[in-house]
Amino acid sequence: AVMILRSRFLDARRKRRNFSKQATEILNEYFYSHLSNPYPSEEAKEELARKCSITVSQVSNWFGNKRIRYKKNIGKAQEEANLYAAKKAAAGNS
Amino acid sequence: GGGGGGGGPIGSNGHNNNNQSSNNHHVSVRKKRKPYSKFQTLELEKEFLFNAYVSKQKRWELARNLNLTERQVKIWFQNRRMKSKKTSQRNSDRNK
DNA sequence: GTCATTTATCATGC
DNA sequence: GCATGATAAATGAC
Repeated sequence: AVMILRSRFLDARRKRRNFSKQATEILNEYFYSHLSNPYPSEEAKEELARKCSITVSQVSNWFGNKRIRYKKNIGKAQEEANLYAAKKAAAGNS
Repeated sequence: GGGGGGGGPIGSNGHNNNNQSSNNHHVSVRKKRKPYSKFQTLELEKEFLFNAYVSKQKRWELARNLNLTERQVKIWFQNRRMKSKKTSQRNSDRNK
């Protein structure tokens, strides 16, 4: 009985919390560095999860949302977010 | 092992050469996901308590009683089993 | 059948 | 008021 009630309330685990700015930075760097194939392997997901201090499922959710929302924004301010690519280019140069 | 995606994967930066607009054969008339009603979900959940796997006969009855296709019922149970697995994994990880 | 995924919708954060 | 993370339908690979 308690379990049922609890499960219905735990379904409100949609109570989300934003990721840290650092975590978002790491995820975005990976995403824009692999725009031609933004599908991290299971291994890559685990490493990202570890670096960002989040779960693998959360990494999968983030990439799922990122991919479709990026696709919906092509031609808009999303191009501006390609500064991550420029940032990476600047990092590998001196 | 799992497979690829369902619709249009992101390949090279947003350039899709789909013959879709110029080809009217049977282009994928994919989806528009619509949430099920409370009643539909409740009945499906009720059946899931008895069986995580539904027989063909039961699937036909559910589809008929809930105004869903048999395919929708089949998919619902598949997704529900995945959800169940994910939930149990969470409870398993909760010991630290 | 499983399972990563796409897509729309939900619920919250700010 | 949208941005964002998580979930609910729907597809496809294997």
